[in-house]
Order: sequence, then C-alpha cells, then structure tokens
Amino acid sequence: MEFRSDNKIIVILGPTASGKSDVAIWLARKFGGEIISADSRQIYRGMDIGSGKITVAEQKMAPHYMLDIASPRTEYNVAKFKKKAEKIIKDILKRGKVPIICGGTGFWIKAIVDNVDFPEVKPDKELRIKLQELSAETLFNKLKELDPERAQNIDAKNKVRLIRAIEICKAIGKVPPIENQESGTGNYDFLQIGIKRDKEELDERIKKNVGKRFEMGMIEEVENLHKKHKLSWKKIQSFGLGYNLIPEYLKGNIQSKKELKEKIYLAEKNYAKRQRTWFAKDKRIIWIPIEQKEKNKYANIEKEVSRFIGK
RNA sequence: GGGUCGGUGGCAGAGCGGUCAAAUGCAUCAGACUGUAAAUCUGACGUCUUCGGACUUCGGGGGUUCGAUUCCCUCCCGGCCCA
Repeated sequence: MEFRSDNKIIVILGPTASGKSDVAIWLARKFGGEIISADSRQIYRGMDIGSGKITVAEQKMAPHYMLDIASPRTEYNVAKFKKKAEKIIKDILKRGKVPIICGGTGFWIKAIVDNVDFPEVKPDKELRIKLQELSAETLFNKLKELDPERAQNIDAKNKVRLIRAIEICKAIGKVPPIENQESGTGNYDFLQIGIKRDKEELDERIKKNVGKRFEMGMIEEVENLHKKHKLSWKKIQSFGLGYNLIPEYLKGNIQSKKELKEKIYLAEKNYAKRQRTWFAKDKRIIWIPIEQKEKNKYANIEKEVSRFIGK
C-alpha cells in the first residue's frame, strides 16, 4: 500500500541553545527531510556567530533554506517569511521530501502552522517615524477612534503594536479580526516537537555557547558589520542580544569583555524565558527530552516522527 | 594615631524628621504578543493577609522627638587623605 506523506510537516522548536539544529539535521538525514530555518536573525547574511547560525559544513549535511537570504540592511519580516517559506514547503513536498521547520522564532512558526493571514499592508516608514513621537496614550486614543474593535484587545501601552494597528487602519480602514483564522492549518498536517531541557541545563548550555561564540569572533563580526558593511550602530543594536550589547562594548560603555560576556549570557537567558512563555501556550507541541545515552540520543524523537509520517 | 566620607532591600544606588516597605536600574519570578518578534510590552518582587490592612526592616547599641532611614552619642566595619 502506498503511503502518502505529501502534506506532513515537522517542526522542531525550542528555546535558544536547546540543540534544535542538530536534531533537525539528524532527522533530515534519517527521513529524507529538508530544513527550513525559522529564525528572524539567521535570515541575514553576515550575522553568523552572533545569531548562532550553524556552520557551512553543518549546512551541507542536509538541504537548508531561509538562511542568509537577506542583507542586514534590508528589513525582513514575518509576512515575507511566510510567503517564501510556503513556496519552499510546496516544492519540498512535491519532490517527495519532508519539510522540517526548525527555529526559535515562535511568531514565525505560528505564521506557518496556524496560517496566520497578515493584512496586506506594508510597513510605512514615514508614518512610523511620525507616530513614534507620540505617547502610547495618544496612540491608543487614536486607534480607538479608527478601530474600536482592535483597540479593545490591543496592549494599550505597547507602542510598536499600536503603531502597526494604526498603520493598517490608515491603509485599509480597520484591522481584520483574527478569530476567523482558527482553522487555518488547512492543507498541512503538522507535528510540532519541542526540545525539552530543564532550566538549569539550558542556562548551562547558554553560558557555554556564549563562551564558544566569543572565541569564534563574535565581537569581530559585529565590528565588521559596522566597518565593512557600513551598518549603523543603531541598526546593529536593533537586532538585539549580543548585537545590542557588543556595540556598547566597542563604544566603551561596557568596560570589560568579562562584563560583556556576562551581560550577553543574561540577555540570552531572558530571551529563552520569553521563548518558553510563547511556546508554552501552544498545547499541540510535544516536548521531548534528548536522551543522555550516546547510541541514539534522539530515539524518542525518532519514534514520534516515525509514527507521524508513517515510516 | 589625626582628619574625612560612607555603611540602605539579592546587587548597584537614591532618600537625609512624617506623604518610606523605602525612587531608579539590574537580577529574579510570572505573563502578553494579528507584517519590527533576539523586537516590543505588562505585572510581581520584606513577611503575613479574610486583600481592607497587619507586622518586622535602612551596620550594632543608646538617646532627642508626638514621630527617625533621616538629628545626637557611642561601638563595629570599609574607602580616601594626612601622619
């Protein structure tokens, strides 16, 4: 009997430093998969060490997509990601392979899994700059006039959200409600696996990871972004975490490498917490720990995946 | 030994007679999230609580005062300067 897997997608997710990439590569080789990165920073060229991108050698171990596809001077976003990723998914499935989405950017993953329908309103730079001057309160009142419905559930103190909502209103009248998209999952069948690690272990991994990336030249990378690629400090810092902190060190606002390292570690720990909070909401995620034993660390994940795709 | 500045919540650091359980930042904990998502944002953070409050805190001890984290004395500890 011919088994069909032409609508099955595997998602490997988890907080930073949980070891997602290794799992994805292993699965890709085992099950004939191709990996689509869902990471909002690894999208950019030249941001390798700071973003924790896997090496070129590792990338060669399985087909990878959505890595290094944008210049850091352009602005990438969920909507673009979704469009492009969907095309790639279709293509992978058509060739009889298994798409494996792997990443830690929860919102981007959700965009695919829940088929979030983003309103076709492109960012309006000028409007954003103008609105940025206003207080959250003013923005909120403005939105209340434009779209009382959206104003009802929006975070009234979050300027970024308020600005985007107003931006949408200006363009198409109101923000389309999201409730209509409940059943968006539609055409695809997803298996979402979260890499489970307890907090202490993850903190330890993050710490090690930061140390390793320091040795790999994380500081130099940021220096290059500024000097060679002519990116402003402000732009670099908008990428967050190390990209935010390292310029402070280079500018002399952080005194020592030791202090810088400690701060990056803390920032990544906090980031991991935000990721955990985000992922915790999605009850469909199956959390699986990686086994300690060497022979097959991924036995449990393998079992789950086998059952899912029926091999 | 003399002088001087200081010892505040996990840390840094305000407060300098009442409005102080004590600003602010960090850390910690919890949470939100419709084209910036590694971003952005919210709440909690002495103890107990029937959530109105109650109780114990600002190096130790003593004092002044209706009232002290804030003033005085003294002791202990630290920084700096002079010897």
